[in-house]
Amino acid sequence: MIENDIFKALADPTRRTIFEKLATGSMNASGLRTGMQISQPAMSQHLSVLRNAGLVREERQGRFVNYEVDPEGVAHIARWFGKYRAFWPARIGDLKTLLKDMDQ
Amino acid sequence: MIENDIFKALADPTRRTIFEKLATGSMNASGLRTGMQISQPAMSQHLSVLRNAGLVREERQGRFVNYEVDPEGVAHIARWFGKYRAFWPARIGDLKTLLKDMDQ
DNA sequence: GAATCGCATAAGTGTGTGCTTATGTGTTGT
DNA sequence: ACAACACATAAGCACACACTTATGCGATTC
Repeated sequence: MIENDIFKALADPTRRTIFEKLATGSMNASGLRTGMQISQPAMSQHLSVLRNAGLVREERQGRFVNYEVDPEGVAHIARWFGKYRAFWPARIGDLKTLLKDMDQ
Repeated sequence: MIENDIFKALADPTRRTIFEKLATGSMNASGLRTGMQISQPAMSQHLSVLRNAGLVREERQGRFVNYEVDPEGVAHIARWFGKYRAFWPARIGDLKTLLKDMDQ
């Protein structure tokens, strides 16, 4: 079940940080490591988990591997999250306020 | 960090099932167990995790404890998820299509 | 007030997870 | 061709996690 993979992937704070970094722009594995105090194998393993969950996708470029957020995974979360629309704060009535609320 | 508690709580499929059940209406712990093949202590422990994550809240009623989805936790997910708005599928442009897409 | 009920907590156990070190694989540069 | 590089994979280990059985605790029932 891919939904399970997604939530298990996001359950780790390091992986959420990686995902957040990729949300600001695509990067290769070394680029992701800078400023993160994480070993190369650990990063590789985390990226593997995120990739299998469909949250991230790769693109080989020579000896580099460029990673970016996979909108497919994001869409999957959106679908799951939509099931609980009934419990969204009442003031979230239209997209503008929804987005503003999500921003902060 | 409450965000970590939320994702760790949702990483377990049994807890997601419980959360989903509560989304259809508040219930006590015994009611949640029906049709789920889970021991009473296990259910109690899962509810404890969901409660600490802010996804669920309880309300004592005599010797029963009624559980319901906590909109606070749902709002928290909405805020996190909003950070990745840039990667939502392009066709999701307004609330109507967003909600329709989330529905299925 | 004693038994029962609904639920929580304690303690123990097997399994999963995230890290480490070591090594493999494919690519680039000289 | 050989070295250096970017990354993946393997194996081992410490710890977290979800379950079990046993017990505790407060509220109801008789």
